[in-house]
Amino acid sequence: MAKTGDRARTAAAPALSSLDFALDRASPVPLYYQLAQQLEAAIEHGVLAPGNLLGNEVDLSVRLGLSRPTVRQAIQSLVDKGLLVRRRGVGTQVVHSQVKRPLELSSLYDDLEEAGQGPTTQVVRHEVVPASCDVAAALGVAEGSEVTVLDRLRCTHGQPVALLCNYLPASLLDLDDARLESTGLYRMMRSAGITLHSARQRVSARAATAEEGARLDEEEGAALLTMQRTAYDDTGRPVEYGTHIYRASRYTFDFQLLVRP
Amino acid sequence: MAKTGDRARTAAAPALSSLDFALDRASPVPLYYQLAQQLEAAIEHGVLAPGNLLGNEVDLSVRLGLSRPTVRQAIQSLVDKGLLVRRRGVGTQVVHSQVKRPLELSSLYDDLEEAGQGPTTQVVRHEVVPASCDVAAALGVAEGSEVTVLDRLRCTHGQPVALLCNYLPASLLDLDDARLESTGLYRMMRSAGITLHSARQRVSARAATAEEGARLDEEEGAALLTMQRTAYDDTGRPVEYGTHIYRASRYTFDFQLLVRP
DNA sequence: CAGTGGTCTAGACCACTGT
DNA sequence: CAGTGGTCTAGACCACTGA
Repeated sequence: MAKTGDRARTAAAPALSSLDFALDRASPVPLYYQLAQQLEAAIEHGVLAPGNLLGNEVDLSVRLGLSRPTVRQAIQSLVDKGLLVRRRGVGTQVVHSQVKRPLELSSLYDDLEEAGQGPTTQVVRHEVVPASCDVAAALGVAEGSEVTVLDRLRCTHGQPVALLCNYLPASLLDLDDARLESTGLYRMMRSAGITLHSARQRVSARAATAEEGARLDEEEGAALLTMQRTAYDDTGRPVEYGTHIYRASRYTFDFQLLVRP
Repeated sequence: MAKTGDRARTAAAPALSSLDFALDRASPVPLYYQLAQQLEAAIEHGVLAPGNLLGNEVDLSVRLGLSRPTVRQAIQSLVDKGLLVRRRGVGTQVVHSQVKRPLELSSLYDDLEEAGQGPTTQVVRHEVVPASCDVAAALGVAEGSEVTVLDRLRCTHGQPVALLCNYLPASLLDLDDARLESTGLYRMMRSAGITLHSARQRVSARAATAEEGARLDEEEGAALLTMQRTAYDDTGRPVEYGTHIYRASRYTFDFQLLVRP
């Protein structure tokens, strides 16, 4: 096989062979990462056949002048992202369209990464108070110890969308209202050297109280989407606890799940 | 350093040195996986210090008679699960409690893996119909082509919890009501050779209609949690589209997010 | 400075798939 | 059967951390 003009190949595979990857060994960026980025870009731009094979790893490593483990590491990272699928005895394929974009762009992720980014956010309340029982439990601090409480109103297109109430250990961070409104809470934490590791979320729904209705421009009794979240440090220490209330008429959680093999 | 009785070490590290891992080279289970499982078990049972170091990779590989990449692969898989954290120049630590269990046990994951498992599920409707416009779009089939529609009522403790409405390409699968009620949809798909790869979800809320209220034993206008999901094959082909409605008073989505490094 | 994880190499054998 | 990915080895050098 693999004579000059094999039809089954030419239909889908020329993409990869004609692609040239620019690997810079002097760069501090790891080789496997450079390769992964360029493969991802090729997939994103549709240069790489969606659904068809991606040439075997050995050839690829020879062609690129890399070792096979390095190539595998690059491919594996894209498999983990859900962009590629490997089949033993068959090959590596690009996953069919549709499953590409929203992998990292779910609104949940947005909330984590760039809370307060796109839309406007207004700080309604910002003070240090003694921790109530449930807040203390969520943050893993003593009841009555100082915590920062933060109430924010988020709007898009001039319309209220959500009421965000957050608690943080007071010792953790200095918060500046102006930066909070422009930069967002998670960005501020990140630039303060706090690396987020995981978060626990609970999503439910309930009817709006009269006050919530007034603040969110909904009728009393309207359906609201609620979310409670506790976010953890990479040491497992809780760094934030929040209760968010969204107008169901103007907000949905969109996200993508990857099923572990 | 590392003299006989170093205090800083003895406080946390004896766990690992006294652990003996049983690696079976004859087993078809990969060595890295055997090691990962046993490390995970040690963490789960609290044998391994939460928050403290886990000895360096080189020593570990020598002690186990494995190569370092193999040991790294085991450790990496636990890092990906969020159980361990690596710090360059420092070491590998067990993440502090709290962030362990619910990683794979979120109710979202449950829904995916074992829909219809714990609680009882009753098939209310099960027929083949021509695809409506939105269903056809979600499943990537032609409008009017045959799809299986499935309405189920899920209960726990004798109380209704959710109305599940699902659509599948009719050609995909033979569904048996009895097995559906006992085994669950996703298990049936799996045993039919369909390997799930990813799913897209949209969660929101709205007020119950009179009919929904009657079926779910809620008042008309009560807040309901809604979820739409499209699940994809590992080729990216949509294999299921569903609309689920939950009683917010009896159901919440609980899940854990991991922040990619 | 010594110790750690992060990256990389150049091989090897095996298990599985499809023809 | 040939071709693929899956696993594994035994080294190497580097970048970073903390004392």
